[in-house]
Amino acid sequence: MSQVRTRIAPSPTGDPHVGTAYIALFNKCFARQNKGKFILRIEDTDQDRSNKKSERDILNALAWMGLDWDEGPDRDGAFGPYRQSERGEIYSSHIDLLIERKKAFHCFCTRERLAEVRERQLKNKEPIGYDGHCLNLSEEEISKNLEQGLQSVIRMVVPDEGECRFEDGLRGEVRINWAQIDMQVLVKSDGLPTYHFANVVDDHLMNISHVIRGEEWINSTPKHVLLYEYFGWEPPMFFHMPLLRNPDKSKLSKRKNPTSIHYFRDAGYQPQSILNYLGMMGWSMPGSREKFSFEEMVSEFNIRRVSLGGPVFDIEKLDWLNGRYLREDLSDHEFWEQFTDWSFSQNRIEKIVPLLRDRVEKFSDVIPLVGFLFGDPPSISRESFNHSFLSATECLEILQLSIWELEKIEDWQRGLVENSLMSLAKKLNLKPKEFLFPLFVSITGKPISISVIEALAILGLDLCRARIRESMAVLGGLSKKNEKALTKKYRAMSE
RNA sequence: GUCCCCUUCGUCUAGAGGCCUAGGACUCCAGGUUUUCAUCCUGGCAACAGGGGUUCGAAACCCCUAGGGGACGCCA
Repeated sequence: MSQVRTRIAPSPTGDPHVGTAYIALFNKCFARQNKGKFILRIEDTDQDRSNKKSERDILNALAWMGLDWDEGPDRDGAFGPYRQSERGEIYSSHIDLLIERKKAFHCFCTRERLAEVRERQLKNKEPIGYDGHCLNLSEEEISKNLEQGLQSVIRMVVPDEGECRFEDGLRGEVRINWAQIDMQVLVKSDGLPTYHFANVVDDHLMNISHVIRGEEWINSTPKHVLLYEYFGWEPPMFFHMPLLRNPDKSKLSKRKNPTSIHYFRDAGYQPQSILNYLGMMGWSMPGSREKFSFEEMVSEFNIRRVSLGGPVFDIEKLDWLNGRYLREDLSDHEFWEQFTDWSFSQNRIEKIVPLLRDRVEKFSDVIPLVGFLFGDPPSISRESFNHSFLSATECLEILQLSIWELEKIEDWQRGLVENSLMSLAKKLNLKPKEFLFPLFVSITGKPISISVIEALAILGLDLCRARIRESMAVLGGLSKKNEKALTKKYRAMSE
């Protein structure tokens, strides 16, 4: 077999997700095991959502986890560029080829028309998808429309009968009827390719031999297989990994759980233990050994032994594993060194000291005052939220609204945190003192402490969100109905 | 709704037709070590989704049902 090449292809549209690290781990492991290469490609074809900060964060987070790559935007191999936004000419020459071969066509349908079609299909219980309206436009019509500057996209031609069969390396043959497959947009009206198109072109051009990705892609694999066929290319082997799950078994999501790698970093986990833990999701070391390094995983790995039930991401077990790393792998010296790097970095200390100096009379007052910045706050109960007039429900609402508001901050800084919360307080017609009460309890564990705005700024969104969520759970959580009402209220407030 | 995928203790998993009275780990409980706690050690609770086949023999293979998840975007 020619060289094994695998890739991780994150989209820089948000926080670095543990699911990305999970898939990256298996790709890198498989590549290493086969003496191949592991490539990182940035899929930034969504102009609205992609951003440089997210790209930087994802790259840093993967590197922090030990999941560094052989080729990528910052590490050129022979197959660059590794950022899809820099590969425009490649996509346009390839789409021309498909149009020439009549495997792709211009589509001038308006969004309104597409919405109508969808509605009709939904009502008639037909499969949902493009109805082929522009499939047979004449050359003249097309060039006329293009000259007039009508908005258009390019879609792929898909057979309307028969079935697509492809091999999944973990499941065996998968069959999907072509009737289920939509005439996917390949090039958007902004001229950029969609995932389905760019992904196939790039995987081929980058010589990717094995595509190891999440199960969510199974249903669109026929589109990809078809594109390989249209181009006359040999498709790679496909392996669809099970999806990481929330405790309620739904796909792991930040709405319900910490999913950002930043959270785990900020909460003081060891990157090796997270990596080890992810390696236990869907796979197990022969001999049922649970603590193992990446290198050990590489030497024992067998992708055929991946189990397919979606694994629940169980933080309790991660905690146990991480504890073992701390106890077993670090000398006292290393432990202290790493702990202080994590908690007492120069940058952090400079922010903290001014906050506490005026409030202490002796050094022994320091830890009780700001201990919550270095670890979990004192445990809180329902009673912790007793207030002269704010009810538990009101506290819950304030907390939820605060999360939503804080999540909108792109660049986490003190001033922005303050503005966002103070304007929220104003909209709620609450004095800052009242509004901040539940936040004080959630974040610091006490109704009175150093400035909670400062604390939020220092702790970062991920840790704060986790604490606020925990408090909400202590308070019994928002009912579905309340949450819905609150969502509505929030939307109205934001306008 | 349509299609696809999945299904072993609460959770992560072992299991390639007889080694299964189903093993390990987390959690929880009990006991031991320890001045306390934690660690550590010992023990315990706890699962093959259900029903049909195939087979001398099924957790494993096939079918049906149920349950869960995912996809159905000019997001990836």
